[in-house]
Amino acid sequence: MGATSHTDIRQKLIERIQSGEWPLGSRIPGETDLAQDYGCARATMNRALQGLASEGLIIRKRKGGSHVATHPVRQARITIPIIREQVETSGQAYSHELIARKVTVAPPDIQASLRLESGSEALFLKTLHKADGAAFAIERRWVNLQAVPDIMDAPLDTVSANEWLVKSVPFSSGDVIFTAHALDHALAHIFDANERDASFTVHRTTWIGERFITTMTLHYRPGYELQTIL
Amino acid sequence: MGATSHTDIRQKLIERIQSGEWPLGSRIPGETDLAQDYGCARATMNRALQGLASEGLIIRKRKGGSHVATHPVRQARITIPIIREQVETSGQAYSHELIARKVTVAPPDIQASLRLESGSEALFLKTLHKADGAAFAIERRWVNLQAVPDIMDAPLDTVSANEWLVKSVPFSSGDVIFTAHALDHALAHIFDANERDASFTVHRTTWIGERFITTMTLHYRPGYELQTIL
DNA sequence: TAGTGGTCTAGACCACTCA
DNA sequence: GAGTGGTCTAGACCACTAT
Repeated sequence: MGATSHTDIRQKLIERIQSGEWPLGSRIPGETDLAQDYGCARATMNRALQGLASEGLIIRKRKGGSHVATHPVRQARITIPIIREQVETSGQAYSHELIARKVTVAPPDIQASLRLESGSEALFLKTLHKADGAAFAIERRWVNLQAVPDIMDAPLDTVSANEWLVKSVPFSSGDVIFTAHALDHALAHIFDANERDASFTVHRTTWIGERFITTMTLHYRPGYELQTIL
Repeated sequence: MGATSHTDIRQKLIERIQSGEWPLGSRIPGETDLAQDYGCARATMNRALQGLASEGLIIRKRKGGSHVATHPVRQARITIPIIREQVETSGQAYSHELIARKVTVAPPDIQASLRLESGSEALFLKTLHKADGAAFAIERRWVNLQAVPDIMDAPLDTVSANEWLVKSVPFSSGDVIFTAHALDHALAHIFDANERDASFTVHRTTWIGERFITTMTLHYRPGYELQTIL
């Protein structure tokens, strides 16, 4: 039967779906049968099928069997970029500038995001990221000092808060929201752009278990694109 | 040794990383050792480690061993939404309106995207997607007629082009670009919005192998958010 | 060249869920 | 209750790559 690697088998299965042999929503044979057809062990077929399932091409249920998904909902994987790398991979020189740094009572929406007790203080940071000296993105960040007290001693003028947090609190969970944001007066000035341009904007909040670490808003300069492949 | 499922083991490994026992960039023991430590088969440990690798938490190399990633680059999975569902899951009524439909020579950038021979014609469609009767998103799409000739017979006033294509050409590949776009006069009018607002914008091109199917631009109404979880 | 991850196999048992 | 996927095991061989 030729190649019997799970990758090859997966590809062959995809072709059977794309060709229309297995229409949307139809049931496909069970693991055992398919394994026999392709001359491989059931474990190998299982791996191939699980791959398809994780991509959303098929839906698997015990007893119910495997079906071709009715919604070919492909998922895009977006690599949440580190700004420094983003700039440097495009061949430009990265630098950043700490514009504001203060410890103060956070506004109510921030308190809610970080699950702060009302009235408690947090660290506010405003950082300008630059590419070849020109404004690339501006970051407003609130850090929960109860979760990360050490950050008060960090040399944030040298290392960006982003990088410091990444090294000190690795592998947190988080959520991300992408929006488009009209430039206000201040942003237009920073980016040296027309006030009628728009900024691609990212909100992110990160936590570990019950510890809410930080929440931030990142405005990219007009023209910024986030690309991904399905 | 308690639980020995690959999920549990994976979780325990994550904890060892998060606790700092295995710092960023450090080498972690080999599969064989770890399997012995946790009292499971190497295959099970392999599966746990591959899971971590696919999430970007560790980096694995033959002979080189496994290392904790220096950049905890977590990837976000975005489910590319089907507009109808998007509207309906938010409890609103979906409808759409075909505003323009013509077969004509595509502009050069579209010809390039679809790999059309210069001067060849393509189908242009402009669709307005509505939620509870109000403009939700506007879609401008070019379809490669050589790749999908059947679309000329499709009842596009009943079924949206998006849905027709999905059912007729399932599981294509594609690329996606997200940007922010300032509203122009026409868009502001359609969305009944201030001309200084911004639209979250998606460009998508899809193909199967060498067949380039369609390319489109989707402008969402101001205030739209794309959310994901890390 | 040797060490490490990548993968396949054959067999077994479990867990969910549909009828 | 029975069928299907989910998973574990133990052993084997292969393929890449750092040394």
